[in-house]
Amino acid sequence: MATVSSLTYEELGSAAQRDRRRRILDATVSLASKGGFDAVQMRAVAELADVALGTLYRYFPSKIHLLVSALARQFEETEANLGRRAIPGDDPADRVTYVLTRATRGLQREPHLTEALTRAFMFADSTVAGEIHVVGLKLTAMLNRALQGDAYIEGTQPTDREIAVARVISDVWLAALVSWVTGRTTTEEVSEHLETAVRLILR
Amino acid sequence: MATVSSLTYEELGSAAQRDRRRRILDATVSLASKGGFDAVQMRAVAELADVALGTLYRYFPSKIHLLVSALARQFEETEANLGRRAIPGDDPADRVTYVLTRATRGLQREPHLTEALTRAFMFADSTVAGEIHVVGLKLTAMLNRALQGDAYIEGTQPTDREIAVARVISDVWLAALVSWVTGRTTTEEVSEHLETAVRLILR
DNA sequence: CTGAGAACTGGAACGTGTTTCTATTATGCC
DNA sequence: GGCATAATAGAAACACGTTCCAGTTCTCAG
Repeated sequence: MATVSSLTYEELGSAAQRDRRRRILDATVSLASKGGFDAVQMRAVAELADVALGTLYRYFPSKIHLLVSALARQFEETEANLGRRAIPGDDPADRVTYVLTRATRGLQREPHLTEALTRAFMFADSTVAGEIHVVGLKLTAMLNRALQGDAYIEGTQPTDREIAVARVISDVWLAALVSWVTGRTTTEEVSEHLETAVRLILR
Repeated sequence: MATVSSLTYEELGSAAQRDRRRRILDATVSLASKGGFDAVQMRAVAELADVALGTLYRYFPSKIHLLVSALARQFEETEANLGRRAIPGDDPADRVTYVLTRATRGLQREPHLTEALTRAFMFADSTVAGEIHVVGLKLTAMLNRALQGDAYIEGTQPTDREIAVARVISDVWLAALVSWVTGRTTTEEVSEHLETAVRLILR
């Protein structure tokens, strides 16, 4: 049976295996930060992570799985950082704009890394559904938290409207990211576009 | 000097060349319709179009350029079909929904083709900016026409708000397409999501 | 018609993602 | 400790996008 999903941190038995997984993702992020999508070459990742090519493929069944898994890990870190303090802003629009701006600036600080992760995300096919789903959850969780503001409590069910709003905003955000990553818009245009969209949707 | 953009129909001198270009795009669409992105193999396209591989690369400098150019041609056809009669619907929301639904259904009838074209579009980098721009223009033109309805006259300048609305909607549409193409949502969910988004944005 | 330059053909060759295979090493059970 | 099994290393091989090149055919100015 061909493997179709990446090995997650949790399902790896030994400490040595968890460490291999970590080294692989570290190597991926490191190479991606320097040279973007094209620089993440499977042989290079394997060498930098000090594992054999076959092992790399045992952990991540394709380059796309590898990059999307790296994206998921980055998101976890972002969420952990953002998760501690309250999101500033008096109404949902301000808070959402704040979160988007902050996240976007973070990404723009590492353009090559962002390019690599975004392209992988957009190129992913159905075999990567599991990994993609993880990313989607984190993203909508963040946006819901921004929408609800102080009223937010871990596990609160968002309303249908909030779900829809979060979905539309993340769509716009992704599209903006793609057009930035592919050199079709500048960082300023991305910020403007996001603000405009938020105003349009949240009045 | 390496070629960076596809040869357009207009800049091809002879009838033989225009015919080669047409054959290449026909072959591309034909292969994509059958097997999607992966089935569009450059050697296969060249053979089916009855040109040498080198010639194919003279016309389209990469597989992505080729597929995005095919997308542009498809859009022209759609626009030509849609362009004749008035768009039904009493308010902008209805008209936009109508256009989106119609376009989406068309795409869903050819899932493999749609998958190939969408993935190419999303994977394109800045060297494909020219071809992408063409597609973007057609898309926003269609949406603006839907927004303005009867008031639409060829060449009317849309308001800033209309531009922003068209942009957000096309973002959502693209994201919806991607998630459908990658098997993360069903056709029904795509329609629902689009309708929800339109309602949200156009009140 | 003729010659020069551009376009095209056919095919080899290269790079990188992916697969496969064998030998070696680590792990867990008795 | 000793064995069965799984995991890993190392390396070759394959697939397809892309590049390159030598020879041929087309185009068109003079």
